[in-house]
Amino acid sequence: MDQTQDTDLRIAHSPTTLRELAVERLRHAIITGRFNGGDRLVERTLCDQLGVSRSVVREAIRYLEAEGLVETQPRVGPVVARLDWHGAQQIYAIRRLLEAEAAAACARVADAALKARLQAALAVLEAAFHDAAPHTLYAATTDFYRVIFAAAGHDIAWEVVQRLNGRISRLRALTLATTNRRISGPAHMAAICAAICANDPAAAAQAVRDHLSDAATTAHTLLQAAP
Amino acid sequence: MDQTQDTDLRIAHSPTTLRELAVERLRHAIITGRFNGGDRLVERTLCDQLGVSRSVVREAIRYLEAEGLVETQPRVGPVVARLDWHGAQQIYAIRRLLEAEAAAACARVADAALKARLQAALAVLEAAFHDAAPHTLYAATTDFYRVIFAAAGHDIAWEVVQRLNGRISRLRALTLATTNRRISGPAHMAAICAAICANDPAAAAQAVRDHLSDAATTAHTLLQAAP
DNA sequence: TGCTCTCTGATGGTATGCCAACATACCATA
DNA sequence: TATGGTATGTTGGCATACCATCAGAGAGCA
Repeated sequence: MDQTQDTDLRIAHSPTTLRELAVERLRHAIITGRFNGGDRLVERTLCDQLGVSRSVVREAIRYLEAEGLVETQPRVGPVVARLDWHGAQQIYAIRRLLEAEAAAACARVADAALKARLQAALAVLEAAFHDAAPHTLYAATTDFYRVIFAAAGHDIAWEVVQRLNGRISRLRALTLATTNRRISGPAHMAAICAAICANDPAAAAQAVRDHLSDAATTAHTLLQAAP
Repeated sequence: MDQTQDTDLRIAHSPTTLRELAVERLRHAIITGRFNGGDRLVERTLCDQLGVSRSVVREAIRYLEAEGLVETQPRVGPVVARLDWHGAQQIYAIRRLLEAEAAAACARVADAALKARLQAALAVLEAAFHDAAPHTLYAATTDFYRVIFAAAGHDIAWEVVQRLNGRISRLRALTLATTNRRISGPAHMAAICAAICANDPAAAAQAVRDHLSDAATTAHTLLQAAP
């Protein structure tokens, strides 16, 4: 075979399997609210929608099931997991613990380079707060925290938080869109950033706790309004 | 229709699927160390060993993959995840946070019935400490904490802790077997129980932190000795 | 002898087929 | 008309078939 005809010498191997793509798509569809809690995930329908076979769909569903995004009910099949306030509250509490700890650890080790990255992330975040697209804000918030967790070296905690966030994604989208969150949100983030840049672990942890308490409160009111 | 009869008449279906059984078996095999970190999980071999088809095995592997017990390497296939000290340390840190919080919450709400259950669990635990079988001790420790998390209403945190415990299961088995842990372990547990029974959240949280710091230290020395 | 090339077995990825359980609609009969 | 039986469709659980890829063995040649 003459490889020189290729666009590049590098073999365009895409080691991404259909399964991984299916997991991504389904997860995205769930956390963006395209599927609602309680919706059945009929395998053959998903096969048509995704254009893959049932094996792929089923394995993807197993993965999401272990992630907590999907529940498989006996004799019914896979269903999008629904979240009540009790669960959401717990998730906010866990995030409070993990994110406060990460912020504190980050503040302890923050050097100039990290502070620059954090401030850059904050700038993106503040721009996103003024932007209208909710998805941008969501991504920017995630990126901001990603920097913090990465700097703290808490990758497993980040993994846990990410997974939990998937479960309350709709709530997050709602809270991020709320007006007073759009006002207090940047202030909280700036406080977190400032505390880390001042290498003040206690203040950083407290700022994170404030942020999440606020988010949880907003989520609660929203969930009460529209269960 | 007479609804009052429903609970009695309802047929107790046990819709245990082969997949669930396979997940159980594989998880057990991994956390008990029958498969070691880095071992390949050849699908067809597992089919023979479990007596099921590849569909079942693969879906079970997907589930365990999302749990973090198995990693799928490109062009290699599923491999038992291995854990380094960095990861183990993080897991102990997360457990410290979540378990301390749960113990504190438990201490806040503990009533007589709960205290009785907790003391019963502690008694089993202390018996297990003198017993030789490591598996008994493992289960008793789990049960003790289960009571705490259940009482605190932290079921999602429990889920997180359980999952993380799966990853460090071999370490846990090692630490539980260590001599000085067999001595200090019951003392820690008794302290936790006492603090909860005294409805002293701060003391309960501190006792848990002591317990886990001790466990982490033991794990560290063991991991250094035999990586 | 050593190197390269090819072939083949092993193995994961994907698709498809079969079956049982359940729900629904339709029909027959008292 | 009400009721019970039956046919049919839907759907998930499970098994199997096929294919691409990769590693290693073995043949052939310098």
